[in-house]
Amino acid sequence: MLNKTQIRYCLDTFWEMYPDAECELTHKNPFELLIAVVLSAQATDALVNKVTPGLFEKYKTPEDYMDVPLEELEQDIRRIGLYRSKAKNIQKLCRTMIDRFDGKVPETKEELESLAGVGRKTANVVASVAFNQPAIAVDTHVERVSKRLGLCRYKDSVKEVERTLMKKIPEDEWSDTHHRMIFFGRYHCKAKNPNCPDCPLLFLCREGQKRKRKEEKMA
DNA sequence: AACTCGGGGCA
DNA sequence: TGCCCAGAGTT
Repeated sequence: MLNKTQIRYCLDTFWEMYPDAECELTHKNPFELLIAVVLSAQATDALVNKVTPGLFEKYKTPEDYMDVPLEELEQDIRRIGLYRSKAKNIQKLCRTMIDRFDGKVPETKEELESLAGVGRKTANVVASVAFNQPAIAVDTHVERVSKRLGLCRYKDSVKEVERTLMKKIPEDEWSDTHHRMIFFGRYHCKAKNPNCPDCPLLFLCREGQKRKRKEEKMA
């Protein structure tokens, strides 16, 4: 695994590569953040960002989502993938918020995960960004990049990746790092054809070095 | 661990 | 066209 200096270099490089990394997390209040993150499952930010302004204009509280027929909510988020199950989840989640959490977004990871359509990743993002709780969200990009670079061990489970990153990255950088690693994973360190030749981190990347050696052998 | 859900993006 | 995808829930 990488040492402290190498990790620092990685974080700084992510920053240099993607200074303007922005995503759906620019939503202000916890409720909108929660809905946006739930919608973003298996969908791109761009798509979610197209829908949410109008959505948040119409639906401001959990009660608002409960007051319309399921079909109407489905229509309102129709452009996002999995919209049928997502619409159902949103109404279920609002029901739970009203019944068990006084109509508010719960603040702990455990309570968040108890909501319909909210898994570990969503719970972590909301807890961290909306409520400043110690959490780091590990999605497929973060996991892949972490393993390739050596920010964690290759055989780590998602939970272990999360724990390792929390240990190695300063808490006040969790959120930013998360975003930049996603950009890095999406556009550079791609699952299929990673752009190793143009990668500023190649010299310390375990996976990149391995690929390089393999190529040299072939040549 | 494998499977389902399902529209949009991209080659 | 056909493949992949910032996930969650069920079995």
